[in-house]
Amino acid sequence: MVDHAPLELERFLPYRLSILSNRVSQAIAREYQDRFDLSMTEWRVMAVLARYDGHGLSASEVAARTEMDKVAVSRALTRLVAAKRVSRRAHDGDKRRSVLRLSAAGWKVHDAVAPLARTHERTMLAQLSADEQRALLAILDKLAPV
Amino acid sequence: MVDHAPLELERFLPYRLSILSNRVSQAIAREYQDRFDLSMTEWRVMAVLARYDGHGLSASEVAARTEMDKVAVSRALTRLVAAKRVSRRAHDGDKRRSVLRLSAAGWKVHDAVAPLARTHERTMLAQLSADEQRALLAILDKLAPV
DNA sequence: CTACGATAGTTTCATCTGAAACTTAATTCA
DNA sequence: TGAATTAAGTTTCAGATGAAACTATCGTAG
Repeated sequence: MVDHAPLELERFLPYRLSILSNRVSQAIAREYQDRFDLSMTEWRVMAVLARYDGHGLSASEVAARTEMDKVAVSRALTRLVAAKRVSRRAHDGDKRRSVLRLSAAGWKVHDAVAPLARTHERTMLAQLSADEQRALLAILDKLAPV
Repeated sequence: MVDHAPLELERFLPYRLSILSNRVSQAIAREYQDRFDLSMTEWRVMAVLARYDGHGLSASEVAARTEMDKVAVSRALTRLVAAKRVSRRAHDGDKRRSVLRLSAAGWKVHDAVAPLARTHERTMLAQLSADEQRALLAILDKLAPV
């Protein structure tokens, strides 16, 4: 009889990673999606704009820093600008570029969502020992450097 | 001035997990998508059918074990059955249930893809120290038990 | 200067996805 | 029994996604 050596999906690392990642992301997303009418891509764009506040990032800089493609960013920005959560003006020297900034309303949403996200992260980390927490950070640095 | 405490996306655990998970899954998927005309959901269905070979799983059992929803499984099965990689017959006692099994062609694909997947897993683990490897497994058991 | 290639961003299109509605079959309980 | 629920699976519909084509602007080599 042939030995087919089937893959044990439930012990297969890439599979387990994707389960974990989906569960964690969705747990957080559920908290703000309905409450703030904010998709995950929109939230990521806002988080990056918040982090680089004052720099007036362009759409492609946002795409680079979120690791999302430019189409996704463009669409997220369309909604965010329509909702007046982000202001968009043209770059002085380069009319192709946009200059993006969180508006006051955008900051308000950010300041409400950021603590939610942080709480989730803490809850997650609290399930691990101190050693495991350290290891997790080291592992992420090695496998998916920023 | 207000302290907005922006989220540092690049150090935010759920975000980094999703980056890692996407990179890993896509790296593997690229290898078999074109080569075998096989989507990731289809591959996962095949992997589960392989693992529980002889049990004659139903579609909802597949859905439960892959953590995919029944719609996704239904569609993957439609394609897999059309490609004669999976056989589907009705359950004896319960005509609602299907009884699913990999065909010979299905096994052939499985036996070609499984080693690819395993190689990727090993390559990934090889970047980590023995301690980190142990920690990663422990972390996954705690955060996303199967 | 101008013609060409590169870059920023949007639109289109074809596919993927998941919630809800639907179909058929089995089970429960009055 | 047989009416009402529940379960398995498919279809529908509406939104998300990403590759490729497109528009507009910029930089640069001739």
